[in-house]
Amino acid sequence: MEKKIFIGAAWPYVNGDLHIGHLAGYLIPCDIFSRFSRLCGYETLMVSGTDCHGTPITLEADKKGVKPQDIVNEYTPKIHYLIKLYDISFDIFTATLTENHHKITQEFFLRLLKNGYIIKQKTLQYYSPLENKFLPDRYVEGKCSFCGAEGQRADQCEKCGRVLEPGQLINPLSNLTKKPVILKETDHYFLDYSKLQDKIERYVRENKHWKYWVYEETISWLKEGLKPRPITRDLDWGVKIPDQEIPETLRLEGSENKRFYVWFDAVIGYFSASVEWANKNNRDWREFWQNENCYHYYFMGKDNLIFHTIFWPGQIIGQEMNLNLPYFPCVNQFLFLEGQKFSKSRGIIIDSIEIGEKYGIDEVRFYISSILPENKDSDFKWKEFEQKINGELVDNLGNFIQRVLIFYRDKLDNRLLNKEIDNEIKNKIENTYFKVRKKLERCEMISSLKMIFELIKEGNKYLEKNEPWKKEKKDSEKIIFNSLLVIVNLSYLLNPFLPHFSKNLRKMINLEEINYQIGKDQFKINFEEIEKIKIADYQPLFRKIKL
RNA sequence: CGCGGGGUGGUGGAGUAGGACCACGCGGGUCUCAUAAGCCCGAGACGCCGGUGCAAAUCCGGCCCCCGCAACCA
Repeated sequence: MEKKIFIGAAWPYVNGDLHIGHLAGYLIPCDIFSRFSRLCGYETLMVSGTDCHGTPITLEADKKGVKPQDIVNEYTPKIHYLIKLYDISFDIFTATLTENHHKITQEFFLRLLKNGYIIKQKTLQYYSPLENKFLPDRYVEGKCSFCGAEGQRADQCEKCGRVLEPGQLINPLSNLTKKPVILKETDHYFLDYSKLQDKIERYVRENKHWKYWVYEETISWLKEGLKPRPITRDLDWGVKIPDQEIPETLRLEGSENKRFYVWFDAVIGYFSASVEWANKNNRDWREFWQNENCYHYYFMGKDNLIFHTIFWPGQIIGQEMNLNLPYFPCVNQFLFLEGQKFSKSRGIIIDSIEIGEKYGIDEVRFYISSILPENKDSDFKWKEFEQKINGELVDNLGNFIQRVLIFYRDKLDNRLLNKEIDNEIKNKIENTYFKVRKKLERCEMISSLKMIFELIKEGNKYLEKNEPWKKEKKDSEKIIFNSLLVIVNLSYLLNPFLPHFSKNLRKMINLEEINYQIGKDQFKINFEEIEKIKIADYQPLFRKIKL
């Protein structure tokens, strides 16, 4: 049976513009991986969408005095534009607002309920008598009962760092109305992870190929022991609880004012988006979700780690439907800007759309790819951005291509009679494919890119060593033939990283755009296309940038 | 002492006991097919303190710093 790849990229909240941290954290890595997978000939399904629920959205709405829906409407088009701009190869990019998603989330819940993984539990929550509703922790502030700091949020004191439980705030106020709030009992569903602990643990221990720190972090959570985790909260924005389908004795008190917790519904989006894709394309979601030859890759930032290595696998296992579990969670650390955390309020931010439009998509993709926070936090530096683009993209790659193509066109009249393969070059290209494939299978993007640039360097050395400009025509043809071999293969090797470059280069040398044909492995040395190379109008592929 | 991950030239990485390596950047030289590009040479580093070893970036102990779990946030 044919190997398939499923790719789930984290779902961005629609409560603000996306900055380059989002690009580095999951959008660019997942796109590199998806293009690589497609080049290898695997049928690939890549899904994501906007996460429209949760307190980040309602907070933003309350701050602006509008409805959550207005916030969603404001930011959704911008995110869609960004994805199109950077050519992120999603097969579907949907939203958690869809009817399909709400229905499937409810079905997930009902199956967990039926299978005995859901329990009801009462907890104490802050309640505003004035507004007649429960308030999430982030809406309540007061004095910390440990250190006495004023104006602290109900979940944690910033001053002393202590995590606060309900009731540990003195004189709690609603930060919407600034009126007092009280503690009141409230009824919620919990997903009882203690019942899933053994199965999750067995699953995790079978996956020692994860990044070391991802595996260790997950194991440390398991060692502490999993506890029931609330899946509903008192909020009027989100997926409703399907009361009609719940036996009366199991219903929640006041459930019409409760919604599923955003962590619970957001990850189900990976599945619901797949179903939506299947329906729209007349396909069967089981090909990707109930298929032992389908490997599931997920891309996210480290704050999402545990949701993808424990909570989401638990939700899947609890379905008891034999659904595919995550095979490789590609977790990235964080990207900083000149040593500081991104912060909208302090103006430490680079808007993904602005930088792409100003300096070029592949330019940004290239720099970000070379500094991805794969195993530890990394830093975006403007100076380095300029240096890397000018030094590597332009001087190394762009110039190599230009010196070969111009020579081929002007000195050899777009024709080669001597097509003798130089084994040294052939081996270097084959070796690069081999090593890059190994690396990309493990989502090691930085070192893959580095290896490809080593090949380009070899190309420049090859020209320097053989000096075609000093040779007789027959000899210089051989040198240029082998240099063109490098160039054609760069259009494949670099395709996952720099799709526009790959497309533009191929167009310029009279080759058709790469077609990701299912079942055909194109991630290997290609000799045939050199015959077809003709250069009419030469245009430099990269230009130096100046900040 | 809450738990987990991390700290190697200016920058980013490789290296789990025996010559500290690679890329970019920097300094110098050189070719001229090419986008003042290319190629060659050079300088420059193991967070701090202590321990074990013939020998420590690597093993052990203590400390400091950064990040996540857990703020506007991937």
